[in-house]
Amino acid sequence: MGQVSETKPIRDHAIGDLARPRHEPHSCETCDVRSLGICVALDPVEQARLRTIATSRHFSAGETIFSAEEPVSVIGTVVKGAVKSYKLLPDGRQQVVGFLFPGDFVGSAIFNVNRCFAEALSPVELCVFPYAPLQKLMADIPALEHQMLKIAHGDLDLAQEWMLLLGRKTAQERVATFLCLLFDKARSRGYCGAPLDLPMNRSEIADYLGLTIETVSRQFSKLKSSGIIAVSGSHAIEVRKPEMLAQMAASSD
Amino acid sequence: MGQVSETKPIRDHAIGDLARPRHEPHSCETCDVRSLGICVALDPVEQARLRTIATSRHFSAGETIFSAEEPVSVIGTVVKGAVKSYKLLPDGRQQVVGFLFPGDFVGSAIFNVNRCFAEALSPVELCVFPYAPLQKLMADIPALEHQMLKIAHGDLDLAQEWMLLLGRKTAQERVATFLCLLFDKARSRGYCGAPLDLPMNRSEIADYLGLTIETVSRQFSKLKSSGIIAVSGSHAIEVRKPEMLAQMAASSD
DNA sequence: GTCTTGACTTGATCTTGGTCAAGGCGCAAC
DNA sequence: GTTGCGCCTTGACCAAGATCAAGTCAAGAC
Repeated sequence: MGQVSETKPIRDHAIGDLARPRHEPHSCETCDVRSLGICVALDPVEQARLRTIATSRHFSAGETIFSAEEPVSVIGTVVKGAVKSYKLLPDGRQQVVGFLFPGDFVGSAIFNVNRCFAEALSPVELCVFPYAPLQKLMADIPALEHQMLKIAHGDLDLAQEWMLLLGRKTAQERVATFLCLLFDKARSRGYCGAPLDLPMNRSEIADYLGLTIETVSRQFSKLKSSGIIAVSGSHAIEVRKPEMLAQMAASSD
Repeated sequence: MGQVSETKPIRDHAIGDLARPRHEPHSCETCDVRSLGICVALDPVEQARLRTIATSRHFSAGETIFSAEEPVSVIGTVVKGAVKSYKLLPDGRQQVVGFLFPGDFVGSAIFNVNRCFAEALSPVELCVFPYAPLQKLMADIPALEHQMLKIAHGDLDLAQEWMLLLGRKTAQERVATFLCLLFDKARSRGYCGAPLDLPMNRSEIADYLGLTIETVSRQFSKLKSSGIIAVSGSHAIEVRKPEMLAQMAASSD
C-alpha cells in the first residue's frame, strides 16, 4: 500500500510528484472543476472557508488511493485524472462500482471506515479535505451539507441504474450503455467530436459491466464492424453513430 | 394507477382504508419505527415540527405508490408492511433495487421527479411528508438534513454491495446473500428464532437477484435438501444453519 | 533491426443459468 | 366435496456468455 504498488506496473508516463505528495491547492479561481462537484453550491465566503482546509494530493497511475475496511483517509474532489472505485470478494472477484472523473467526489464524509477501494487509473490530482475539519464545516455550512446530499442521491440513482444493467441487460446492451455514458459525460463537459480517451483497460471495463475481457472485446469488435464506433489503439474510441448506440443501450438489436 | 391496480389481483387480505386514504399520523410516542429512520436524529422539538407536516397514508397490497418519471408525490417512512422499489426497461424487464421495511425511507427528497417505481407488497402504512414543507424543514433543521445524508450513504453502500452481487456472484451465492440479508435484518430488529416471513414472491426475489423464478426455486430447493433452511408454504422460511448460509453468501460451495 | 512483454483479439468449446413445458400444491369460490 | 387459478417446483433442452487457448499487435529494451 505504498505510494506505488509493487505488484503491478505503473500504467502511464508522468508519475506525479512523489517528492512532495501534499501542497497547497492551486488557486480556486483557476480551478478547472470549480463549476462542478462540491464548490458550485457555495458562495465566495464559504468557498474561502473550504479552501482553508483543502490540500492538493497527487497519485500516480495504478496507485491505491484508499482501501476498504480501513479508516477514512482521503475525502475530496478529483481535479485531474480518472479514478476507479471498486469492491472485492474474498477470492478476488472484482466489481467496479464507479469511474470518477474531474469534478467527481471521492470517499465518504459520513462513514469513518471505507466501504470500497479507490485506485488511480492515470496520474490523479485530488483536492482533499481532512476528515474532522470537513465534518465541522458541514455542520457550519448548510449549503455544503445540502450539496453532499444532492451528490449522494445522484450517485445512488446511478448505482441503481447500474443494478438494472447488471441484473437485466445483455452484453451488447451493457457495452452500448457504457459507451453512451462516457460519450454523454464527455459531451456535457464541452468535449465534442474527436475520439474519447478511455483511461481504463478492457479488464476494468469488464469488471464494471459484470462481463469478461473477452466478451467486452467481442462486443467492441461488433460495434466496430457495424461502423457505430471507430477504435484506434484500443484506448481511443470515436462514436460515429451516437443515436444507434443509444438505441442499443436500452434494447438489444 | 388507481388505488388498486386492475391488471393484477390484490395479494392480501386487508385492503387498507380506501374510504379515508389520508389522516393524521398515529401519535409519534407510540410509533413502532420512532427508533429507526428519520426521527432518531431529532430532538423532541424538532420531532414535533416534523409531525405537524406528517400525514398517514395506506396502500393496499399490489398498489403502486409512485411511478418513475412522474413528479414526486410521496416521500416518507414505512411504518407497516413492505415495499418494493424497482426500475424498468422499455420492454418490461424489471430490476428490484430494494425492498423496504418499517423504518425505511421511501422516495427522494432531492429530486422532483421519481427515478424509480414503488409498490406495496402487503398492506402498507406510510408516514408521509409533503414535498415543499419537507424542503423547508430540511433547510431549517440541520439534524434532519444530516440524517438524510446518512441514510443516502447507507443506501448507496447497499446498492454498491448489490452491484457486486449482480455483477460477480453465482446464483447460489446470490440466494444465500439475500437470505442472510433478511435474516440479519430480522435479527437486528429483535425478531429472533421462528421462521422469517417473506412478503415478496419468487418473481420479485428473482428480479432483485438478477435471476429467473426457476433458478431461485432450484436454489431454494437445494438449500432445503441440504438442511440449511426449512420452508413452509413458500413464504415462511426458517434459517436452520445461519453460519453455513453466511459462508455460502461470499464463496460458492 | 530482433526479442520480450503485456494488452487485446479471435476462435473453439464448455457451463451456468435461461427457456420451455408439464405437473403439483394451496386456497378461495361454489 | 370439485373446479379454477395463481404460484411454485421440477425436468429437459438451449444459448449467452465464460473459459481455455492461440494468435496479433504495439511499445520498449537492447
